[in-house]
Amino acid sequence: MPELPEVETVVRGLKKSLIGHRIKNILLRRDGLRFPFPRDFSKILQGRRLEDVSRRAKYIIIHLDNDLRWLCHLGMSGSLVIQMKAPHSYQKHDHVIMETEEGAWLIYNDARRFGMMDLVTSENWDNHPLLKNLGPEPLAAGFDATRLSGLLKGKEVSIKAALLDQRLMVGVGNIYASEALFRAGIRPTRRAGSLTKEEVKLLTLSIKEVLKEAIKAGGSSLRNYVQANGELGYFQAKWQVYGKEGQTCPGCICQGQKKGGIKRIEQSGRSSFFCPQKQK
DNA sequence: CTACCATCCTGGTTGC
DNA sequence: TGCAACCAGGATGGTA
Repeated sequence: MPELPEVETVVRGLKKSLIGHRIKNILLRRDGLRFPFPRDFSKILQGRRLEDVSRRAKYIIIHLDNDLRWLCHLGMSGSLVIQMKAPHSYQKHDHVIMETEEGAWLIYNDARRFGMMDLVTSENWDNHPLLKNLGPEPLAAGFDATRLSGLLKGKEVSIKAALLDQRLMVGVGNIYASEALFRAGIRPTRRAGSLTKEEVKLLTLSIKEVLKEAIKAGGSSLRNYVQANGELGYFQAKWQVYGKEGQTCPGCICQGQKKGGIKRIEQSGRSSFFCPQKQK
C-alpha cells in the first residue's frame, strides 16, 4: 500500500518507537524477498543500536550505530508493524522479525514479496544501484514549478507515466498520480512535455498538497497506535477519483450530466482514473 | 536515450 | 461453493 505518504508514516512510527533500541536478534523466515537477504544479515545486525530512521523516495532507511544503513522497501504489499510483546505466532507472510533489548518487536510482512532489504555503508551510499538514479523529493523546499517544468520538458510519455517514473521525481505512485492530476485539472493522457507553465504550476501544488494531506491523515492515527503500518490513517477515505469509476466527482459540472462520471483507463498496464469534464 | 512490455508473487474479488 | 479470470498501491530489465 505504500507510496510516499504511507512510507513517511511508517518512518515516523519507527522513529517514535525504536530509536535508541538495541537489536537483540533478527529472525529470517525465508531467504529473501525480491532479492535474497544480504549474507549474514542477522549476524551483522545483532547488537547494533538504532540511531535514526529516515526516508528516501519510498525507501525506509534505518541508521545503525556503526556506519551501516538498513535499507528497506515495502514493495506493493509490505508492512512493518511494531508491537511491545512477543508474537505468540506468526502470520503466513511474516518474513522478518526483529526483537530489541528494550522489549519491542518489529515484524515485516509482505504477501507478494516485491519488497527488499539491504545493508549499505555510508561509503557506498551514493553509488547504490537502487538509489543513485532517483529523482528529487517532491516535498523538498527546492521542488517547485520551474524544477518540474525542467523535468517534463520534451518528454513524449504521458504525464501520468512521467509522474510514476522515479527517475524524474520520487514518491508518487499510482494512486496519488491520479489524485494530483485530478486536482490540477489535467488529463492523465496528456503528453508530459505539452503542459503549459500554468498547468505545471498547478500540478506542482497539487502534488505537494495531496502528499501532505495524506501524511497528515496517516499521522493522525499514529498518535494512538504503536503500530507503524500506516494503514489506519490511510488516505483512502479522501480519494476523489482513484477507484471511483462511474461515480461523479465532488462538486463537478459532470454531476447530473448523462455522460458524466469518472473514467477508468489503462496506461502502461496500470489503471488511471479521471474526470473528462474537469480534466482537459 | 525513450517507450513499451513482461515479470517477480500472493490474495481478494468477481463472475459463471 | 467451486473455480477460473482478473485485478492490485512497485520497480527492474529486456527489447525495439
